[in-house]
Amino acid sequence: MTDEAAPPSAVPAGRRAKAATIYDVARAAGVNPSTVSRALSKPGRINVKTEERIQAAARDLNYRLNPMARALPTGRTRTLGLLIADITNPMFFNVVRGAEREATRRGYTLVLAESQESGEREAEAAERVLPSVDGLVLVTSRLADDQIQDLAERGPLVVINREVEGVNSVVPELDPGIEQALAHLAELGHTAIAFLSGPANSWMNRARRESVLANAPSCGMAVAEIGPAAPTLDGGRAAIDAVVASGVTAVLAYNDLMAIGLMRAAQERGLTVPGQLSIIGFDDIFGSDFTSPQLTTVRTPLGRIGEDAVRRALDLIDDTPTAPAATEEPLLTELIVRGSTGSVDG
Amino acid sequence: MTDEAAPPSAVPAGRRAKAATIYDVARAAGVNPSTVSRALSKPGRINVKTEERIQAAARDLNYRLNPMARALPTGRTRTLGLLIADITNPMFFNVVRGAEREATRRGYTLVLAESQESGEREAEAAERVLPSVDGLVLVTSRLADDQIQDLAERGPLVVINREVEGVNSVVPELDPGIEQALAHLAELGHTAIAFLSGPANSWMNRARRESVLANAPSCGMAVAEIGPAAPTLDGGRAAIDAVVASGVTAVLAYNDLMAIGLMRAAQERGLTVPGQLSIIGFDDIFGSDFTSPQLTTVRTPLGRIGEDAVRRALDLIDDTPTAPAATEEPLLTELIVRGSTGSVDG
DNA sequence: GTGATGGTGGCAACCGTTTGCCAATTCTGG
DNA sequence: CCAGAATTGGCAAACGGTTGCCACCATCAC
Repeated sequence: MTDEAAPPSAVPAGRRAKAATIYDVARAAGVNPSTVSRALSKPGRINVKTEERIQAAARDLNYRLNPMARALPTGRTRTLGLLIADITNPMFFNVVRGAEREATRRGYTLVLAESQESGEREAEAAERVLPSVDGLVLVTSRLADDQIQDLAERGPLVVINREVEGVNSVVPELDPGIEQALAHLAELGHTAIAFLSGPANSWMNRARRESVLANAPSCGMAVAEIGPAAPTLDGGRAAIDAVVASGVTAVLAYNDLMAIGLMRAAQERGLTVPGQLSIIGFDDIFGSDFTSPQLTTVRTPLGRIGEDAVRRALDLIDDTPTAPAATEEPLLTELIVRGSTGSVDG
Repeated sequence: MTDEAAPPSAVPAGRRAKAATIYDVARAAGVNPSTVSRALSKPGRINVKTEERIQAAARDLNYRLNPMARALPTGRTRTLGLLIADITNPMFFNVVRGAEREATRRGYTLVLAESQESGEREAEAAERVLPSVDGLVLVTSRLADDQIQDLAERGPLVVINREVEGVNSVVPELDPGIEQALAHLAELGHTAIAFLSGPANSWMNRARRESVLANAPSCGMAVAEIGPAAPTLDGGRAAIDAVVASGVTAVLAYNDLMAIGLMRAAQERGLTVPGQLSIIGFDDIFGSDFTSPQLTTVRTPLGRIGEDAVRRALDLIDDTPTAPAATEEPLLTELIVRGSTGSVDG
């Protein structure tokens, strides 16, 4: 009873009783199918009494509109494609969650495609889902700018964490969190820090690096640059030599994964964190508080980013003339101080 | 340039140039639309020369089949619904990834719906996606058995991590990993351990607990049961009092999250892990190796579970007469020994 | 030369909605 | 009481494919 191997006997596919159509409802209510269609999708267009009769008939027959049949004449599927580079990257979880939430709120369904970090597969996946979705959200696209622009011409499209000329994008404001992080380190007495770069061709990596470089001087800090390296645990881990060689007392890593990898490597080498090396990550991913010490990090409002991206895409689709900017709260990053930062050891 | 706030000016939705249809292709190739349809989907049915001519025309016009239009007469969407209770639960990542992979491999697309841990929302979501997918995979359903059975009557359905009478399910074999875990603890000298229960109504929790209870005696160990508690960090954290009171030297938690919460609480209370308390988790989720010490855990082959579930669903849909059981390798759990287990302190 | 055979490709119906157009009916106001 | 407007609901044509059925033609064996 506990855990016998899943029995090999598959249960046969249930005969899907074919669903009621508007014709059935029409017959039951004694009206024309077109009237049923209107009763169900254009409230007020027809007489209240007939509408009620139709509603009742539909309920009786347990009628459900066939989305495919509707999509044919209208060209609208009430479906949104979400293209993500790598489901395994924990930063996506929150994005997906926010996206899912906003989509269901507006009656849309999410179609998921993973490109496994490959631009080619991503283009392929985009082609595959494009004809059956009303819009597309690209989460951390590996596509070139012009490919993205082409895609944007073919339908509503929103990119997350990247800016492409002429394409809608949702990007958080990096400066607030980075300023806080730098101020925090300055306060702790650090004067020489390093930015540990992620992938060289990543728009977000460049943005983060530039913000750090731009804001450091005003805190009286010198910034060395280390990397680029893979945005993974191992990428961070491998950077330890360079970090030690650079002689800095604190590191701002491109993302949490690298920060955690670096922390591990430092500890394995006998360095104390934060005693001898302070480390700050980026994103505040799931698990960044599992480490000892817990990771100090610049949180990105991932959930709200996903939500906003979907909202934008849906506004485009519904031709809502761009939600008044006033209602959209800015997407701010914010420093979360935990245990991996401290004052420099005497 | 670095990170100005996302500009409020939305780029207008590109006018989606309407795509070429088989009629366009037919005209270009000088044949009947039905011939185009056959050329494209029934290889060999028509003359090689004409087929080539049609292929060429299709390529020229950049023709793509309209999935919705195809779905109407055939009733098949080449789409699979994935219902998950909570995207945020890290155990889903791997499941989703495996599912996505197998789905694309077979030319299917995944439609995602989250039920936010609510049975009601789950039923709703199922209703919503059901008419537009060819099958359904339930990841950690909050539905009652009979609701699931009803759903199974309406179309191909597979449940993950749960067994329901008469419904296809994919569940890993728990015994191997649990036996290894118990043997491992026995070898380290533990004789009194506890099982920290997750949600009382969870099928998987019951299965794990029963396997532990069933296998412990043969290792000469006494098992106390603690809980039930929420399957979260806090749920694990809150159990520390009960664990201490029970006087056991090792704990097997329902899942990794609880194990990590418990570890944290133990350490905060000055207990050494594994010195005074050994802890084993379940699943080997992302981040379970971020902790200090890294978590020893019984790994569940989450990715393969997702893959298998999709395979099963697709076999059901394609009426493949249940893949010969021989080809399916069993889904075994396996103990991953890391740092959170050790011999009992003198 | 003829009838059977098999390979090709056209015809038209159908899948379940939506929607423009129009006819019939009811409601207005003068 | 009547013309004109507003409601209401039916008709039929899409939307873009699939597929059963049939006709045509070239072979082929006899």
